[in-house]
Amino acid sequence: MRTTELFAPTLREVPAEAEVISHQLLLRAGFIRRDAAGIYTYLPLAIRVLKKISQIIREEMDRQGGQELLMPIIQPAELWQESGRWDVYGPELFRLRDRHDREFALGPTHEEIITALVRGEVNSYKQLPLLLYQIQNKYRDERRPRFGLLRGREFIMKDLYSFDRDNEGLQVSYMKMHEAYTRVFRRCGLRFRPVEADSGAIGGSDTHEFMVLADSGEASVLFCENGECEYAANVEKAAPACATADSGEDQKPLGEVLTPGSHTVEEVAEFLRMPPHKIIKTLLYETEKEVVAALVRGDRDVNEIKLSNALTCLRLKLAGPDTVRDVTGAMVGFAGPVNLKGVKIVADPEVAAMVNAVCGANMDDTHLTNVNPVRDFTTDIVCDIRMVRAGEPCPRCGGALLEAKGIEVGQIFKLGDKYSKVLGAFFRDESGQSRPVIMGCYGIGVTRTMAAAIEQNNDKDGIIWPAAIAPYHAVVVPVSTKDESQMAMAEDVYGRLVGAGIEAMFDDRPERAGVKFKDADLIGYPLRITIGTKAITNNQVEIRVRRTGEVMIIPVDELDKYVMELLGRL
RNA sequence: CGGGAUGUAGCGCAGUUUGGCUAGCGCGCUUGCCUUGGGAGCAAGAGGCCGGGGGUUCAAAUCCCUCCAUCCCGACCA
Repeated sequence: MRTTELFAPTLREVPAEAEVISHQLLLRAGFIRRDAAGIYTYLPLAIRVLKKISQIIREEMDRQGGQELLMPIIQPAELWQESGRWDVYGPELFRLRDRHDREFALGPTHEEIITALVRGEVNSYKQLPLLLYQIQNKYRDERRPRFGLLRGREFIMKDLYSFDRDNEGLQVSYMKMHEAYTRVFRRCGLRFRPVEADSGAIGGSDTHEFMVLADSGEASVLFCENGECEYAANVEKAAPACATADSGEDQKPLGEVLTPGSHTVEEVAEFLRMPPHKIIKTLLYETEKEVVAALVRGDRDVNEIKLSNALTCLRLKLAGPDTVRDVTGAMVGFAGPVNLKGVKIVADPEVAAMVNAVCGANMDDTHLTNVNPVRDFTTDIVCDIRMVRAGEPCPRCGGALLEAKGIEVGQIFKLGDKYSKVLGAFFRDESGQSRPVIMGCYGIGVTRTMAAAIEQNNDKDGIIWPAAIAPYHAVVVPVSTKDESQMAMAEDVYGRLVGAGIEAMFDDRPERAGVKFKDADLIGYPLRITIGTKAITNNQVEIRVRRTGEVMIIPVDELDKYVMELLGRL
């Protein structure tokens, strides 16, 4: 391909709309253009990258026995009504009507369609297991599309659905996908981590997210410092190491103390000259069903996802001052579990283990001292409801946990019989009994992966593509287009590369060298082959590695060998 | 969905407070000369329904009303 023919309009300045680096560089380097909020046109360079990512995904899905198919974007409302998600999905579902006023949705995901397909075609255990996947546009009417391709309303996603006879089969499929995902992201040249994640209200099954590590990531992950130990989890899911040991302290008699104006744990700790971990933090939450009190140690934060799982509630929000006053009789900052009536009390195990603690007295400007669980108050639920932080011990091996930011590029999820039951996908087992198909779903955001790769691989000059997903492997740059011998040699070099199966771009524009160098860096070709005066006199060309800036002078005859070798390491 | 901001040439912006515009600037674009190892220089050009609609006024990019779009913060996120 020649640059004079390439449709890749590059920009010198950063469009004002772009906040994150991947969005800025995709626009500046001529990969994408915006059509509406969260909706983009992919220009030729982007398509090449997306095809490469997709191809890697295909190969790895196929390796595990996956079969590709293609399902519609436009899906009938009836299926969504059957599964119940027509209502549950809410405004995030793009909806439309045809000329006969029949309702449809633009698919945000394809569980309904694939399950409907399978229920019609799969009747026997002999037809299982099945791994079916597609790479398709998906639609989610995000409340706030942002960050360019990282959170769009239209995006490309690979989704695979597994169908098994039972949970053992599902576990096999799940592990196949775990393996496939690891291979996909490794082949894409990305630094990533599979992490344990929260499965939400869907059911207590396993789920892992695949995170590309990048400081700009929206999600926080914790992982063990110990390289041998593979523990890694989303902060929402991360489990604490086993509860703290008994301090051996003797229980002292309950006391009451005035703490005027001390609303926060820090204020109380300072006022009473006590460490925050001796204080019980009592937070009142409202769910759709009730008001609950969540107890954690003063130096901890409540993990609302764990709390809502413990309560099996749909909505959870911190109670306002009026509710707090109604329930405790005191203003915010003085709530405590002792003599707290009419609310469910959920305590973290650390709280249950506290001795002679301090907590609010449910009276303005008053706290209780030497509070002891069981003796002084009862709890309805004791379970892990706190955030785990970096520096705490790993729950598996005791090593310290480290924190990193990540971009979720893939998720694997055990669905079980959730969709097969409601949509009626049953099969007959050996004994002739009818059983629901056991499903799993496994997604990879293809467009998001492209953006995440840039978030992780860039510098002040532009993108640095890993070779496996670069739009082209190398760009050939003659320094002076007017110099006929340089141009002739550049043509020759370009021809050799293409002949050797290397994807090369020939920058044949009559621009000054600086302009071509800048564009080469911006677009992020892994290798740049420069043809200058030295090339003519010595029959040597220069290879520059985009990532390191390393420059090599190579005899023309050995060029393709060197390029192949370099690409193998990039 | 709450809060905030912004819409002026392909991109980045000034002009709006205090109405007087025949709407500017930089980059990019076109043509010519010149230049060619990190976004050169000179010269001449092209390019605008100042987001849309409605009003006030002798006069509106500028004031008022109203839509729309985009971005940021928050909430939300199979």
